[in-house]
Amino acid sequence: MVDLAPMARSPAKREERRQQILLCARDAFAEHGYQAVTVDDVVARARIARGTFYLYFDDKRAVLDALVDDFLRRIGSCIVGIDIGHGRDSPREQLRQNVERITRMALSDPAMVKVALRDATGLDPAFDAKIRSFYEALRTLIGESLSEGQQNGIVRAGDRAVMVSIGLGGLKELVLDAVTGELARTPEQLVDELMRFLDQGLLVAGRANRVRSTPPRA
Amino acid sequence: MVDLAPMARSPAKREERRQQILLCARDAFAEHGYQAVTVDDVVARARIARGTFYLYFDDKRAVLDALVDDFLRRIGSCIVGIDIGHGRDSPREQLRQNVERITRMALSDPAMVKVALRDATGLDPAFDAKIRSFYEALRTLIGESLSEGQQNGIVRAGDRAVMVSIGLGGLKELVLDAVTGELARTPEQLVDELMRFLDQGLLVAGRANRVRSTPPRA
Amino acid sequence: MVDLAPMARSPAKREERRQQILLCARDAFAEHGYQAVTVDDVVARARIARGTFYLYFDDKRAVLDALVDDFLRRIGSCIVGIDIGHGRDSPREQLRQNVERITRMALSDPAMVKVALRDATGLDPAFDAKIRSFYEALRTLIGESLSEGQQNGIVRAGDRAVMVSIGLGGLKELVLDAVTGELARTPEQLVDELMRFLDQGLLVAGRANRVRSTPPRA
Amino acid sequence: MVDLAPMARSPAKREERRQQILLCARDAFAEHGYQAVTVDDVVARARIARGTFYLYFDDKRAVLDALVDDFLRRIGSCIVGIDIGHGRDSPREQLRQNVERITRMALSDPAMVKVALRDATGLDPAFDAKIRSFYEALRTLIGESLSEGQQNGIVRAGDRAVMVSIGLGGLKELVLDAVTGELARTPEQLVDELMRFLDQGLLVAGRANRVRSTPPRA
DNA sequence: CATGAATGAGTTTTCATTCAT
DNA sequence: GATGAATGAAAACTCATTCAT
Repeated sequence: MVDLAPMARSPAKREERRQQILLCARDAFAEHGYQAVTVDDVVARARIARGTFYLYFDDKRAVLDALVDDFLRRIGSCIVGIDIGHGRDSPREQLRQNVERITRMALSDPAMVKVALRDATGLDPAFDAKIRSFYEALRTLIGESLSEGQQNGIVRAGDRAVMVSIGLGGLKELVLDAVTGELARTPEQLVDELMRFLDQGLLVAGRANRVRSTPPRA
Repeated sequence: MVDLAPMARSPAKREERRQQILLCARDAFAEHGYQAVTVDDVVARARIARGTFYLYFDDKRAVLDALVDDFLRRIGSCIVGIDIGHGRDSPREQLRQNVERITRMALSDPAMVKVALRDATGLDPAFDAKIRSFYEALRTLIGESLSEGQQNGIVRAGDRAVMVSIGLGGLKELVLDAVTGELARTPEQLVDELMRFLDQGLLVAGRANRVRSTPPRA
Repeated sequence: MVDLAPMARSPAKREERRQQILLCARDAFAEHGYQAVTVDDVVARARIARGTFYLYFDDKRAVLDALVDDFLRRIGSCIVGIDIGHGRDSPREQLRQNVERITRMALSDPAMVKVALRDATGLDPAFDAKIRSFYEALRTLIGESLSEGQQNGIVRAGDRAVMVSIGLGGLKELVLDAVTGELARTPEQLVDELMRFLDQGLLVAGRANRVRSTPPRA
Repeated sequence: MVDLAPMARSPAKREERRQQILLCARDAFAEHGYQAVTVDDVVARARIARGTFYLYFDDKRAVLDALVDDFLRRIGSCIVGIDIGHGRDSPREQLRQNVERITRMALSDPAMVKVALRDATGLDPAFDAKIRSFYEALRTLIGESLSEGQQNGIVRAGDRAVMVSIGLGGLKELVLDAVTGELARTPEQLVDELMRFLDQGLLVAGRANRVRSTPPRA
């Protein structure tokens, strides 16, 4: 088993080292915030020399870039467009599965959730644009799903953009709180409660609370 | 090129200048983010000398402190505990009014919303603790209201802490999106939609959404 | 005599400080070479803080820029176009005066000569371009003078561009050697010898040495 | 992407690789200047690994050392002491041949001329000393030749050290200009013009130009 | 021998904060 | 009080050099 490849001391060793740096940086960012973390902090955690860091990343920002890019990609891969062909799960069930995948993924990487939801903003215009563009795409996707859902009578009438903001904000806060330890719950519990929110809201539809912003069907 | 800033000789003048600095800092923070803004940026906006800044604030952080403290106080003053004595508005209406006051206040100071919701985190432990403590108090207050509401049958059963996270996150995102221009709506529209969310959730409670795999169309 | 100017703590103090830094930098450059000198070296010489340096110059290069710009300007101001109107000194005398002015100026600032002739090259394309452009202008000016001189029978026939190179190189080396102490001479001596070179070359026009690379006039 | 550089197993191979590095370094230095060139640049050009470089040279400076040493040796070997035995070419012709050999050699290696005349100065005291010592030896040699020439009536009277500076400077500039493309001439042209300069200077010995800076002997 | 990943000393540069005027 | 020049600690980043494979 002679390795005949003339170069590349170790083809995967490099990727391993890169991951090591990424994880150390992620943890440092999660703990102290991106801005407060110096390259020195990262290399100290990774037990490498300062120069080594720059062999793998152009600068501190590049690490955050890589971390966030990867996280957004993972989030994106949790999202599956809702398909109403027959033989499929119900749209609500498909929605629940999306929420569950996202929640499980997020809770499986708490540090990264902190970094992505707390630090990845206000750093510089280019970076902000990336995040913003991800959210824009996400909002559009959800908005379209809501639109379809409204046509199919699955989603109630209402201002879709606002619905998206509330739903997205609710999910983000839920996940962030779960991750920062302020809300110790299993993914199932979080998802169930969120679905209940989507199903029923918070308030009981008693006479005292009822509001008729949309006229009754019949 | 002559500095037009008036001398501050009287107590009132002093307060006036302090406000001038606060507003300039707030706008700079909102525009570029706290970290990216230098004291130079602030004093340039305020048309004062660098040293003058330190006559009014201990350091750069103190400005953010003052801004956020004031903002949290204003938010706090929007929140009125729900009172179920008879002759009062319904609990739901009192809740709606709370939400409306917060929303109006927030939209009346968009720059500060950006600062408070984007920048005021991950700066340093002390500051984070302040924010965290505010949220904690808020969560407790809301949680107690929910508890009472549940006892009175006004709020549906459910995991209150999770409800708080979702509701708070939804409101925060809603306000932030409104303020960043991604969601151009009047306060009324925002509040109405949010209340609808609380009333009904998002999904229609029809047979089609029920957790049953493939429901027949007709 | 009240100073009513509202700002500018001291209008000329700043320029004084700037000069202080320039001179210290010049001496450091002359002594160790531009590349070997760090900003720290300069501020140590100038007895100022590191940050102060950057209040006056964008970076190390800007100091060299300023030094060389000034030097080239001073050199340029030594050069007066040769005027053959009657009542004027002879062209040769005017040439001699040019050479003398340049030589005196150069010897009056030995450190700067070293910097300009040794260090101000190979630093970066932009800087090189500046130097090159100065020389180009100088070469053109001298070339035109030679052309005119040839037409007037004051300058012998020959390849003017080559003449310029030799003359310029000779003067540069002469001045540099004088300044580095390898050639302790008064300006008068240097100028006289240079003029003799221009008048007669180096070799004695004996039969043994004569060469007829260009056929005799008649 | 496969490294094509051949293994160096024999003494001859080793020397070959050494030369390869030297030439690549020379070209890099000529193009960007010694200081601006990194060891990386050199090894990239030479298609070798970073470590390999240090198998052939102690450090970056050693490469420049070797290049300059070789160049100075080659220059030195162009210079043949002037011999006035009869049956030999005239001293002037011998001088011309010296100049021609130097010029041809220089033009045959333009990159090295740039390196030697632009970069090999101001690097560090030790290196400067080497260059200085070469020039010193050269100046002494030429000075002695001039002295002899003056005794033999071949060289005009004058301050020999100054003559050397001017002559050397003229030749250096001439060659450098030729090599940087600012003076596209054949070696013959350059040599002829330089000899004319030595023969006659620049100025025509007419009444209009004559100057009596030193009173006639008698 | 050859390799190239790793090292860390050395520089540049920024910017919050101080203080003499 | 107001000013803005001066400060220097703190970071980012480079690159010549080493060394395990």
